[in-house]
Amino acid sequence: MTIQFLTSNAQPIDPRIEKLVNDLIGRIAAKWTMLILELLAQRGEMRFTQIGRAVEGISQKMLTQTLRQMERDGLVHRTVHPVVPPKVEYRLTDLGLTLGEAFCGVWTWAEAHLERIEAARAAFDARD
Amino acid sequence: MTIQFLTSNAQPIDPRIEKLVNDLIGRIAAKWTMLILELLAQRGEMRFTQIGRAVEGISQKMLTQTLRQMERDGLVHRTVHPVVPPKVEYRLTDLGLTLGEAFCGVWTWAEAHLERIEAARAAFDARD
DNA sequence: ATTTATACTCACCTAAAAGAGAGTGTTATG
DNA sequence: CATAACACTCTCTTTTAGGTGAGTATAAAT
Repeated sequence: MTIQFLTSNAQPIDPRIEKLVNDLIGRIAAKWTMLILELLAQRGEMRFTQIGRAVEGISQKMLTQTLRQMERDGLVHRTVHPVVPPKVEYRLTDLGLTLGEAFCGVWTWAEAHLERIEAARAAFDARD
Repeated sequence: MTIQFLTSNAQPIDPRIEKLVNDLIGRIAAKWTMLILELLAQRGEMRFTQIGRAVEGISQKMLTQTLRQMERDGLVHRTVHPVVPPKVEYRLTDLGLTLGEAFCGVWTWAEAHLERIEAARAAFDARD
């Protein structure tokens, strides 16, 4: 998912910035990223399989993929303990934590307005 | 995009609520929804083609689809003026406005942390 | 000797999302 | 008479996301 930034007002925006905002927003808005962010914000440091069990329905592939992207973006920190069987721990970086906080508003909004939305939908579907 | 809510703690959640939160978060986190929300929050009432021009890269199909979903969820209000050529105006409802505000935190975060992320990526890609 | 656990990767496949492009009805305008 | 504007809809094709199931290395436990 890539987001195209709006060039609403005539001022040209640095296309580098534009591109970064686009795919950044796309990334954080992604399904699994949000859930993992939430989870790590609540629980602190966790291991790979632990996260996999907590985020219901995620496949190993998506878990790895999402964690890698988050690591690359500096949202999570990955610690590998060179033991056998392997032990890898993930935790949010400062950056990740602040993003979690920013997103918190959206989650709260969603929870708070569930009923109004349900009502709006029912009303909409009942029209005609 | 559908979101699977985490049933992390053992307490069973009403599956109705669960489902609604899931697809609600999925919906609002969606690419075009966020962009249109932003746009209407800034500019107020706008016509179909105006929005289409402002949200660069959106297809007519996606524009219609996204606006319809937002209307159904009670986020935007749609006013049809029965004239020819047709005139349809869209504006955020109160609900839409509050969501815009909640999302504002995320946009602000993205803008504020662009550089750190760019740096994190560069560092990550340079490893090995 | 076999199984188990961990944290993955890889190749293949399907389903869903999104894009492209044409078509529609009506009126004003050149 | 042809074209343009508006707000769409419809169909077709491409792209992307994501699922599935297998495989890997190593050591400890059974």
